[in-house]
Amino acid sequence: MIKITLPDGSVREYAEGTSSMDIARSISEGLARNVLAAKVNSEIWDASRPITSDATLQLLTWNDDGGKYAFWHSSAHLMAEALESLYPGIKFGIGPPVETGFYYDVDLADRSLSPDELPAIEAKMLELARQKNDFRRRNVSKAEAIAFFSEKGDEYKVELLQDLADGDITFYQQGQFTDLCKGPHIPNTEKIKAVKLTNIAGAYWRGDETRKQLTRIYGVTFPQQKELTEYLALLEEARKRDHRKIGAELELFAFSERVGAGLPLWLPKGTIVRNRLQQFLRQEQAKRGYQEVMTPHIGKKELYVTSGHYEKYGTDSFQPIHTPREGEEFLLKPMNCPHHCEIYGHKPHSYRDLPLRIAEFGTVYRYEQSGELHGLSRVRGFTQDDAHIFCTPDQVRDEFLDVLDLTKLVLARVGFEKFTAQISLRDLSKPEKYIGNPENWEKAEQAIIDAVAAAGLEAEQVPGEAAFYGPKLDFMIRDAIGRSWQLGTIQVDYNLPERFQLEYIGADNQPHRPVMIHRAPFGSMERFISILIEHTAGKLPLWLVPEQFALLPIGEGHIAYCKEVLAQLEAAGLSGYIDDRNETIGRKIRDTELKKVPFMLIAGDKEMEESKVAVRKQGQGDQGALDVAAFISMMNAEIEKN
RNA sequence: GCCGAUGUAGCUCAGAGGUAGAGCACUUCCAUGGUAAGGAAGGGGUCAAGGGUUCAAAUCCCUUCAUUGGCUCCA
Repeated sequence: MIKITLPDGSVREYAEGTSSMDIARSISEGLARNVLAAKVNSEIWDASRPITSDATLQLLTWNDDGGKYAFWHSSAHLMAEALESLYPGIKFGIGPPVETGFYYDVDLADRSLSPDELPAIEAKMLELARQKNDFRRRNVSKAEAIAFFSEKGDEYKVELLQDLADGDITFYQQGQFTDLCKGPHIPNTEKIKAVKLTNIAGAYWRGDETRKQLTRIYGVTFPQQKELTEYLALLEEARKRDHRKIGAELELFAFSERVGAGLPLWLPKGTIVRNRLQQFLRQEQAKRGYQEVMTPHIGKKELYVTSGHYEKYGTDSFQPIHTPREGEEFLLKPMNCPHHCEIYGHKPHSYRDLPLRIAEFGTVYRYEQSGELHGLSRVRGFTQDDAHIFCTPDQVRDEFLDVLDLTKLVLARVGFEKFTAQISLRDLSKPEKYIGNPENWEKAEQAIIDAVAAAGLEAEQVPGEAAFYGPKLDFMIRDAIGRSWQLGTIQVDYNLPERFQLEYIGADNQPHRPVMIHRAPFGSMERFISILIEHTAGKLPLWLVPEQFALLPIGEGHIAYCKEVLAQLEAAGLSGYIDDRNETIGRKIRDTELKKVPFMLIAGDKEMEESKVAVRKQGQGDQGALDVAAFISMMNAEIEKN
């Protein structure tokens, strides 16, 4: 007998070789029906795999990530089976689950796959799923595995096998399809009830662009049709919220082929939004002792050689600007830090000057690869809400905590209540990716970890995500439809102060090296606004929206009255406009609704006589008449509430 | 940068070798209106750019640019 410890702490005894599925069945049939996989001790196993010694057991269903992964991983195999049946001779790369769904990389030889063919593959998958085939695991020797795939002609699998140790190799088979796979898988194909193949893309074999490009087919599956329907509705909602579409409709920003790819043009309304965000942050920074500076958009090449950026990015970025003077070269600034280091260095500093907090809405230019550009979220010219704090090693913790506090305030103010943090550390196996000495890295990483702990913030540590000059704390926000985005960042840097030989004179009258904290709560104005648009579906918070109200005169005779009201509202600091077009009131309302202007103020004879406006709220209809002063205080209260 | 797709009026799109179309938007006129589209007339296009094939190219071919789904990348 073996002892199985369940998540509630209870211990049950079962015969040796009992499977998780058997255990589930002993608890209830309903549970057994929902079990997709099981966490045995700390590993995720097939639910059908026999357990041979005492273990802790957690049964995994669709509601567990591990359950979903097994489900999607199995779906990848099911898709492979369908592909093999429809396109005999096709070769397989890898087919893992991903965050939402799965993919399989396949080599179709000479043929190409068009999106029109996906429905036939989906249908085949469902047909195969209904055969109710078990996923069967078996151990094979390396020689046997290589022989199997050599004979089949799957050279990619053979290549994968070269790197695997004999004894660790398992095959999974369902129906007619056998794959090299360590699992785990769901018990049977019948659980897969709804299938959608979402996308076809190219992907290099093993992510290496010198290797052959395979066709990657993405899909997602569900245990119930209803869940697929909901998923498709979510995709549709995301499409409707696309900031590229809303940004054009609301006339916030535009692009021009002639100006160049990835170089956004901020239109008047977008500029208002951006300026309001900046004004808000400026005020908060002023309260916290930041000093604003301005630096040029270019700098001599040597500046970036000193900082290390030239060596790291020089050839892949905008190339140097030449001048009439022989040998003189300038670079568009890809970041503000080197300029700020020079500001620090322009005069000697005492420890009494520190911390020195230098802030700039600094526009930078980076030659992002053409395939990377995306609306406002990935561009080649953008403005960071950048600041650099130069401080003594003793001050790092308090400064870091203050920045954390500021970041939380900023996120809350614009309505991002849900966020998580990620501590981005270096990849110890790839030291060539980073500059600076290991002791400084150790100090910087520890400083972040300590400050995060002191703030009581939960943060996941992710190796390999650090910047080349230092570790980061990155903020990830969750938007209104559940998507995650990386926003602001805080970095502790011991390296640039060294490269720029920055110093301060300590209380001991000796020179010391300051520590530099880089931070940007918004990240970049462009990316931040793109996320804000998608989060709010274009209905920006009242304090940010460029047009807070529209005055809609019913007839020509009411325009003069509207002008009086407009003057009063503008005097009260509100912004809006009069729709004096020669149109019916119904038409004006419709157009204003579509422009997502939060308040419509309708004025006709009745309102004019009573010195009122009829208030209509976007999306919510008629709110009744108010006099102008009452409307102003209501608006101020709404703005204040935020 | 790589693989695939796309580019026709301000917007959404039709047209697939024989000289450019619709709806909305815009302009003008009529209608002076009460909570999501009043009516009529009109203007608007080197069919992304360049080259080629052809008697003839928006349409077929090539190159470039841009957009886009992925991959890789993100100081």
